[in-house]
Formats: sequence, structure tokens, C-alpha cells
Amino acid sequence: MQEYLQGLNEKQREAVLHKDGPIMIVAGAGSGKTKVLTTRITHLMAAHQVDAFNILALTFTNKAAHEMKERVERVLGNGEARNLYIGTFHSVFARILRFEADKIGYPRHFTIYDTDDAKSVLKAVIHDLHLDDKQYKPNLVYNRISSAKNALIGPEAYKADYAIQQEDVRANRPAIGQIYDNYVKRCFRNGAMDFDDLLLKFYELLRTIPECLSRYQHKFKYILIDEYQDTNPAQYEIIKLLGALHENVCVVGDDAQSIYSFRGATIQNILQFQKNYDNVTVVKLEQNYRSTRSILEVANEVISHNKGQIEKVLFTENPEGEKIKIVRTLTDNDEGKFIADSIQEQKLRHHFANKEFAILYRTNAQSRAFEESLRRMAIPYTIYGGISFYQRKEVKDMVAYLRLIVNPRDEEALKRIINYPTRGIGKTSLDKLLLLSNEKDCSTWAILLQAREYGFRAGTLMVLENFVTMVKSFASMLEKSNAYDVAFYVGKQTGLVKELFNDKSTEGIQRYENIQELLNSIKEWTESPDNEEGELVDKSLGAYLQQITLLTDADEKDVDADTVKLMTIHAAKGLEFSCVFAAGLEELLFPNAMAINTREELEEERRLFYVVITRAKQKLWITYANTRYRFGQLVQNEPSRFLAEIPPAALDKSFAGTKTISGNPLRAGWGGYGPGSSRESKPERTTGNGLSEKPSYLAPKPTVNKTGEHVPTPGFAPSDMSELEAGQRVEHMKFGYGEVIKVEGSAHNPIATVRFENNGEKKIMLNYARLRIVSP
DNA sequence: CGCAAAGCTTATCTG
DNA sequence: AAGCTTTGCG
Repeated sequence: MQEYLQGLNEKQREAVLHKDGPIMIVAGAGSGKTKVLTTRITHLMAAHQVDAFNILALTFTNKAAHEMKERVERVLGNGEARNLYIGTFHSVFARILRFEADKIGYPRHFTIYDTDDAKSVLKAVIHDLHLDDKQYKPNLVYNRISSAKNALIGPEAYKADYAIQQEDVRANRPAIGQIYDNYVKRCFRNGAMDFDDLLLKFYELLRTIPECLSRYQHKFKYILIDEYQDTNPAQYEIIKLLGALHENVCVVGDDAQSIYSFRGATIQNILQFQKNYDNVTVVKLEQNYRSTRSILEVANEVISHNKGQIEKVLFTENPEGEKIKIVRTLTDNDEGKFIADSIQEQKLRHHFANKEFAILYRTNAQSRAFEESLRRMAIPYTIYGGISFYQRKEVKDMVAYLRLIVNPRDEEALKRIINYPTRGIGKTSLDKLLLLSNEKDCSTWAILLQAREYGFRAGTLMVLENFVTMVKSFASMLEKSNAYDVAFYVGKQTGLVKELFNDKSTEGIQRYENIQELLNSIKEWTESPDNEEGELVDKSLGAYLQQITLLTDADEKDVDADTVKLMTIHAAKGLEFSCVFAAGLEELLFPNAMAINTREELEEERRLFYVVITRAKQKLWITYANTRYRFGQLVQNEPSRFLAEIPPAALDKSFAGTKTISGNPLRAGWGGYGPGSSRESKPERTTGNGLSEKPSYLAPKPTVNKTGEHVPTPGFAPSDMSELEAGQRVEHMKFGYGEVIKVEGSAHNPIATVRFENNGEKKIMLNYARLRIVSP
């Protein structure tokens, strides 16, 4: 038997050895599914001589894809793994779409719009339709359109669907269909795809171009999909098409961990897999290698409250381990303190490293209290889920230039930098350009190219043409130089780098460093060997730009760094930690208020709870707070209903003090952690009852205008400023009389310094201020 | 035009 | 409480 099969249990081996035909691997939490997937790929290549070029593996994160490739390479050691097609749905499809773009009318280097870009387009569309963006909030509209796309419903189908229309009308947003329509057209005009388009357009490619369907059906003889429970209908249909020829589709998933329905994922994909394919082999991996028996028992019990799952019972041969600890605190800050204290204590007593701890929560907003408490204890930590490096303003600015060079139709990029750094193309000119591009239904860039014909003022026309010339010169440089050289030159030539360099504030220096880091990243990209991209090798700037939009900060941050990890439960999917703190187990927070209206929603929240429990290898704390701040206001929360689903026998009853909670509907015996038990609690904030907000002995603030109101002389009329010079006496509407000290500034923006009798020295911009010359 | 202050909104999860 | 947008002003 091959060496790589040795470490597998019977079920795992069965999953690996199955060669042809559809197979569903139901892999419980911690049952070694990554190992099975990689070994399966290895086995296909080593034992069955399947060519790496014929294997497609779709994962949930870029990082998982990387790891898988590495593991296969480690076993095979012949460099073949580089030819595997492994990546996320989005990155793999983006790569193929780049290759086939012309067939569906897109430029090869189409831009991928991230959520911010997409929302910005939506804003413009909503504005152009003269709709109220209070009623049509871009965020909401975006989600609605995203759901439609993930269900493969285009604008026409959207408008024709009675149920959808009823929903929109009832929500008083009847025009979403129209917005959707315009949005799609606008994105196409911009040569851009949003995240959902990467799936939708790939699907359309397969559906409408028979030669493409055939090519990729033949190419991908073996298809493997990780985290199948979180795929949506678009992904489902794509796989069905791609796999139709060989039917060698291997899906791995756990219905109990399906937590992405908000992204259009439907648990039906995994529940129905057996009905959708003939002769499906089903293998269940039920032995858990990750957690202690105590932890697994709690997980099993909790998930049993859900209906309609694939039947399975997870077991483990691991030791029983410690019991679970449930901890109540008075406030969210106390919760933070408790967790930081506990981490410190565990480190001292049991010699855990920082990186063995994770604090997991339902919403990103909860991270603040933990950050503060960890910082106070000097415990290093990493937060996941903030804005990624490539979302920072200065980075996006620079990237916008590069985007425009590669794809001049990219209107979002153009809007961002056409007047940054300032070059005299103001709002008026830009609005006119955008209006024209809407009228002619062509890209803003096309209007710019013919600016001469649209009656701009001479000066404006000149700056517009200079801008066009500059961008064109960058683009032509791209033909001869590599991406890094072009980017470096752009930074220098536009003055962007210089502007950041001159800003010596702390943030300014940081921004400058970020740009340097961006340049480094481009350099690394251009120089790295061609082993990451399968057979469609593309080291162009365009390929780089598409790739960075698909990176998440989980891909950018180093998991091995010795820091405590803070993230949402969603982000923790697929990860494991020795010690886990599941925080904020409160009604309305977890389960979240947004998800308690239907059984389906509530069951998904419960699966989320299941996921957080099963992240823990050795120790698990579950915490909740009586009160926490929301929108700057203190709110009270009941303990989460999920706590009552935990079997009492699994709990550590002696834990954290002896206080019982009076009036708590849950079992007594859990500790309290609040001002009484923590070292330094802030006194309770006095909440606004309208009384004694301010001590009465304090004098009221003076209400008199500090500047002292000046009453202008009757018939006040500003004088002609062109002749103003030092020494003249002037009158100002508000500041009264004064003497001109000096006149400076450029010709089109002169600034006078005036010493006023009652208001001291002021700088006055003569273009805007109203001054009357009293005497020469 | 560009800045600062005031005002308003917001926070479920994400590639 | 914090971030983003609008406003008011020189």
C-alpha cells in the first residue's frame, strides 16, 4: 500500500480510493477532510496517472488552496502539483474568464469591482434615475442584486418575477429591477465585473459558447469541491455543467456547518446531492480528531436541536478533557477583561502560546472591547475582518491609476483619480463628462478622447487633453516594461508618491509606507516564478490587479504569528485552536435579531453556534454580558437561548466564583464577573435621566458670539479686489474694520492678511470674502 | 476650491 | 462610539 494511505482510517481511505463517478463525502467537524481531499488528489495522480492539468479543486479561501497544493507537492515531490487547478470559485473563474473574455464582449483585462466600487456604481445609477438614495440605500440594493445574481436571475427575469416584484413593492422599493438593469449595463460599459459576475458570467460562457463548455468539460476530468454546504445555485449549476461529461464530481461538506445563506448558499445543494446525480457514493467521516470528548458532546447535543440534517453522529477517541465553562459578566468591557485575564492565566499555568487562543464572536463590532483589554494586558493579537491592505484609500488611489491604464473604460477608477492629485478638473467638468457618457452610452474615457467636440472651455480642454496624454503614455509603456516599472513610473510622474512623501504626520508616513509596500508587492508578483497559475500563466499588470481584489485579509495575515486571533465565527470556519472563547452569547446578538424570524434562520444561527464550539481542541469558554453598548447606548440582553441547550453535565459548575444569578432563567451556579470581581472597573455611567447632567455651580457657557457681532454699514457693497494692497483700510461683513497687512497667494487665488480692530489678524481669501475698501 | 466643524447614520455574516 | 457626508466659511 502506498505510504500516503497509511495514516487514514477506513472511511477516509474509502473516500480516497473511490475513483470514478460522483461521490459525496459528509465530513463532520475535525474529521480530517482536508487530509482526505489532498490525499485523494495525490492518489489520482500517483496511482491512476491522472494528469494534474485535468484536476480542478475548488476551495473556500485562497489560503486553503495554497495549502492543498503544497501538501500534494510534498508527497509527490515532482513539481507536478503546480499544474493543478486549485483555487476559490472566484479566483479560478476569474482566471478562465480573463482568457475567454472576448467571447462575451469583455476586455481581457476587465476590472473586478469590489463591494465599494459596486456600491459607488449603484449610487450613480440611483442618482441618474432621480431616485432617493435614502429610500434606495446602495447597501440594501446591492444585497438584493447580489442575491438575484447568485440565483442566476438576470434583470429581465427579476422584473418579470411576480413574487420578487411584490416583495420590492411591499418594501416600497419598486424600482430595484430598473436599477439592476442599469447597473448591469453600466458595469458592462465600464468593462467591469463584480464578485457575483465572476460566477454568473462564467455560467453564461458555458451556456452560450458550446466550444467553451466542451473545452472545460474535457479539461476538468476530475472535480473536487470543498465546503460544498456553502455553495449557491450559480455554483451548483456551473458544477453540473462542468461535470456533466465525466461525472467525476467529488463534493466534501458538512450540512451542520452551512452558515453562508446570506451569500446565497443553499443547504439544499448538499441535502439533494444524491437526487441530482445517479449512483452517488456516500462516505461519512464521523470520527473527530480535533476536540476533547466534552467539547464534542456539547456540539452534538446542540446541533441535535436542528431538524432535517444528514444523519450522523460524531465520535472521538480523544480524552474527555476539561468541562465547558460558561461565564456571565456585567458589561461587554468586563467580558473583555475576563477573557484577557483568562488568557494570561492559562499562559502562565499551562504554557500556552498566544497563537493557541482565539476569541470568536458573532459581529465585527464586538472586537473593540477585546482589543482594549488585550492591549492593556500587553497580549499580542491579530484582528481579522478589518479593511484589507488593498482597501486603504492611498492604495486604492494608486491602484486606480493602474486600473485605468489597463482598462480605460473603468469609470470608477477614472472618477477617483481624474483630479487627484489636483489638476484643475473640478466637479463641473467631471459632471459634464459623466452626463455626456450617459447620453452617448459610451465610456467616459471615449468622451475624454473626443473632448474637443463637446464645447469645453479652452483651459478645461487643455487639462483634459493633458490627462489623456498622460494616461496614454503610461499605457504605451506597459507594452515594453514590466508591471513594476510602470507602477513605479506612474507614482513618480503623477506626483502621487511625492505628495505622500511630503506629508510628515504619523498617518502620512504610514500612507507613504503603504504605497512602498504596494510597489513591493507588484515587484514580487512580476518576479515570482510561474508556478501559481496553472497553465494560463499571466504576469501582466492586469492579472495582478484582478488577483488582489480577490484577496481577503485572511490571505494576507500570517496565521503562524504568535498572536491571539480575533475574528467572527464565519471567518473562523475551517480553523482550529487549543483554547476558544465564544463571546457574546446573548439573545438578539447571538442568535442575532436579524435571524430569529424563521425556523431556517434560527437553525442557521444554531449551526453557527455549532461551528464555534467545534473550533476548540482542548478548552472552551462561552461568555455573555448582561449589558453592552450599542450605538453608544447601554442595552440589556438576556442570555442566549442556545445556552439552555447545553447539557448540564458537560458544564464546569465550580467555575469562576460562586455567585448565582438571581432571576436568571438558566441553571444557577455559574460565576459572575463584574465590577465586584475585576480589578479596575469604571463606575457605572450615569444615564441621561435629565437630572443633574451638569453641576449647578458651574457657570453657564457664555452665549455671546466670541467674535463680537459687527453690524455692517447700511448698503454694504464689496469693492473690486484686484487693486487691493497693503496699508488700505477695509470693512468686513462680520469682522468689522481693519487694516490690510499684506497681499499674497497666486493670481487666481489671492490671500490678504488683515488686522481687524476687534478680531485680530485674519487671512482672507479675496475670491470669496466680501470686503469694502474704506480708504486708500 | 479646500478645509474643518457639525450633523447624521449606523452595526450580521463575506469573496 | 465612530465613520462618513453635508455645511459653512474664508
